[in-house]
Amino acid sequence: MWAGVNIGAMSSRARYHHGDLRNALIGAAARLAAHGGPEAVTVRAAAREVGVTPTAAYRHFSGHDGLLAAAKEECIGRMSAAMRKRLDELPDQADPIESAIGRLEAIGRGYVDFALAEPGLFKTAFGGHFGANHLEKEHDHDADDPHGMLITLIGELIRLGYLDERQRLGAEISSWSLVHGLSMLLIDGPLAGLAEADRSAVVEQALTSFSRSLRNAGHTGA
Amino acid sequence: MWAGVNIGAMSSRARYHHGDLRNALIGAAARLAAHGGPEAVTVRAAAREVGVTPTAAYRHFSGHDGLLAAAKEECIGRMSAAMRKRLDELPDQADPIESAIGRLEAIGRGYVDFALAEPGLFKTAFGGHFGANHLEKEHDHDADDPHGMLITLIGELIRLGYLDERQRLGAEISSWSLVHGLSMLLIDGPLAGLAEADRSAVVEQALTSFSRSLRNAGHTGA
DNA sequence: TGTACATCAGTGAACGCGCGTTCACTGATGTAC
DNA sequence: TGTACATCAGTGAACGCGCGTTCACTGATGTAC
Repeated sequence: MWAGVNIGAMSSRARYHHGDLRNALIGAAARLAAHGGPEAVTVRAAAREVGVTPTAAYRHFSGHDGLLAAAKEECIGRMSAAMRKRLDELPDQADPIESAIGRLEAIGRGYVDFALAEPGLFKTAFGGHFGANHLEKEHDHDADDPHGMLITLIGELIRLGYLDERQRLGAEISSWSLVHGLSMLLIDGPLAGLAEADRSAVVEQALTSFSRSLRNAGHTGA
Repeated sequence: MWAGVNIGAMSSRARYHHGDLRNALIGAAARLAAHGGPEAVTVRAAAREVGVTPTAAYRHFSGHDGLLAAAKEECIGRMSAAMRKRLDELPDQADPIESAIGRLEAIGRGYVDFALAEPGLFKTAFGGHFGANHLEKEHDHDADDPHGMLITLIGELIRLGYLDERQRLGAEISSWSLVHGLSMLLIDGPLAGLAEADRSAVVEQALTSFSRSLRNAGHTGA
């Protein structure tokens, strides 16, 4: 809803007093989240980072809740971009089913890799409270956030007849549970101390084992 | 290390000024954690709960860190007890491999069920930072905490020749990732709004699908 | 084109809050003789 | 058994901190005539 204000002004900085305070504050909030996670996102710290009075933030956000929500959205956006990049880098695949499974694996890898590369942003995006009940408003998803991508790909596997409609929820939840749990365990769980090489081996093993189980689910059809 | 002080004094309350302040504070911390999660565990709140001055807590804990660590240990203990109860309720099974798989499923169910029943305690136990690198000091585990139980059961499957030694780490991590991710998603994730019945259906589906994948892993032996 | 005015993004000071932690202390408990 | 003393679990007051939020304000920007 603020997009209209910024569209024509992005190039000419120093519009009004600051120019683009809202976005600057969101950027600062993301920087704070990158170190320190969601707890580090405070109105005062973000304002301090930008070089502005805390009060100024209240012109653009309802308060701490509003700022944190915007930061979360920003983090989800960056994560989505990283995952989408993985998808785009994927080589073409003739078989549509193999292609969909490969893409599913790729976003899983992207999910975990982003969590490992940017734990603070990851935890801000998906660490504690996720926000509203996503699965209930399934139709709202245009595949532009991590969960939307997942839903789209699983929907594709159903459309292709590889999975049964009744498997939908189970597949969605198992997939997300695995990559989310894996990320948490690797970030600051019992595996936090693992060496880089071991880490990626573990991720690889978990992901391929998962897509094998998906394959089996597809074939048995249960 | 304080056990010696309390052993003979549990029955006669009001020993010294309070009698059992350390344990009382841990209990209060757990109560605070039950509502509000780990963030709610503060020195002042715990002292307030017990009806004692904040300073008094410093006789028993190094400070906030010490109290939180003790609270976490308490939460892990309660979780372990709940999981162990599940294990004990399991009917006998002739086939040792089926038995081990059944037990693995049972602790998985116990893990998720505890998370759902006591989200605050669960998040305090395993929500953010888990503590030290558990998998590296594997031998320290006597199967008395959730992770130790998992390690023991997977070790048993290896001993029985059902899993290969090289699958150990992968199996441990996949298992824990799944139940941990599932718990998080159900607690305050996108599935938080799910009805009770749907919730347990989802848990059941994810767990049986997982143990099927374990079965397949065992048979292919890769 | 110039001036008067409305708008609104920012300032600066202040509030009350709960937190962790430290200080010198008090007074009950347990112990030595 | 009684008394003097050491121990030590607790008190009460205070500190400095960063937080979210509100207030009356200022001064630059954009607009109407």
